[in-house]
Amino acid sequence: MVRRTKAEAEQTREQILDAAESVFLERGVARASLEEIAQVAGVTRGAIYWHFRNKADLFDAMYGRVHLPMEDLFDQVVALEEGNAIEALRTFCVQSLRCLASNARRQRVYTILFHRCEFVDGLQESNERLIALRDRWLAKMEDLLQREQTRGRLPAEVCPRLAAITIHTAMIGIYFDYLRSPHTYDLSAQAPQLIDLVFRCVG
Amino acid sequence: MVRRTKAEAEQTREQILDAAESVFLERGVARASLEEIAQVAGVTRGAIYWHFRNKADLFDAMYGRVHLPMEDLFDQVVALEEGNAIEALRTFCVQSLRCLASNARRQRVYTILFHRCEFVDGLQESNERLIALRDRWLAKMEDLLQREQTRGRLPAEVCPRLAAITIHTAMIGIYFDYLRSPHTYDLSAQAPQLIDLVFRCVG
DNA sequence: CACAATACATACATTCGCGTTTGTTTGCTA
DNA sequence: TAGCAAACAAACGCGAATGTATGTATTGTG
Repeated sequence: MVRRTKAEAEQTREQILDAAESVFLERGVARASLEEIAQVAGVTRGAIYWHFRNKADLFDAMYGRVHLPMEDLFDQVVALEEGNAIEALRTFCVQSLRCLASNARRQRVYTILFHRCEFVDGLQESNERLIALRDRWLAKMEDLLQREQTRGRLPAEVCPRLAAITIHTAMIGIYFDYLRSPHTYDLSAQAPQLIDLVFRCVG
Repeated sequence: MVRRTKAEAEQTREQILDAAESVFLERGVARASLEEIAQVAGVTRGAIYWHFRNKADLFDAMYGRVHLPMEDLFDQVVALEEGNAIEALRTFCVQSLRCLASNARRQRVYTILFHRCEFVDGLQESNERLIALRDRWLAKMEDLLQREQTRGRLPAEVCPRLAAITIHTAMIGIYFDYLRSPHTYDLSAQAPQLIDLVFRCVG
């Protein structure tokens, strides 16, 4: 029985993405076979090759599901004109960590990104997109910090660009370290204090 | 012509490790074939299987070559009784980054660790060793910070454990971010300023 | 100086996974 | 109400990589 309706097709697409998350997490992206992903999704490889070009395309789609909402949120923070933008940024960082701790899908996907994939061969383009993404984030944060510096909310001796790098790498490090052994953290509870310490670099 | 002398055998072992670094870096650990490593090393797979049990064993040996010296150095810093231990720690962090920027082997190996390997399957045990290693580092840093707190060199409101986590994750984040695109950094030059910002969390 | 262990090279069997092609059924559309 | 195309399933062909088994020339040793 094939030739489902359009809504059903979209549903199998989501099932495939769910299965990909699960299998990538367990086996790692490189050792994950499309056959196993298909089995977990309850379809055959034919379905995967219908919806996606190959494993890298599947990987990109999987990341896209969790990434897009977060970037919008960050853009809102940056766009804030009135109020203390640095405080808003701090709140955003705390929220980001809390979301990571509570949202199972984000946790899975970022664990895959940090600890279960090798950015070579087919994933090289994905990696370059991630680097470009990082550069955009950095630029936005630098702008924000520079604006706040003119308003006297960032000490004059602090370089906005280096501060942006510091905050960014600190977040990356927390993500990386937490996802390596989530059971040794209580990230939801510790997030505010961790971010407090990090933000001492700008205050 | 086989059955080399012991010194020659040790040399081929090193050649194999060198080749593994190169191929792991290029292909990623999972997609790196022992055949290619053997070719680069100028031997056959037989030689690899003689010196190492499998790919995971080879991986561990490769990491051991760069790791052991650095842990000794850190232990010396922690063991410092007189003087400002936090300053020594800061110097150690700067040195660590500078070493990363200047030492090609460290750069290759840590790039592999952060961006070219999936800790599943055969590498799961290696991963657990890395986690245990991290816990030891954290404990040592926490001890150091607590000692300095009793001497009034760490603000009373700062939790030593959280500060240790913050410094550790900050270093991880810098490593990770730098190794993802080394050409966008001048890490040797920026290291002192970056570490200065990080260490504002403890001063 | 014999001889067993070393330090590999070579050959083999097997498995696995990918990309593609072909087949089949049914939803849509004119 | 044909008939085309969507949405898969099933089958094919192929290369590549792993572990092991066997061969072989030295080399250190008693």
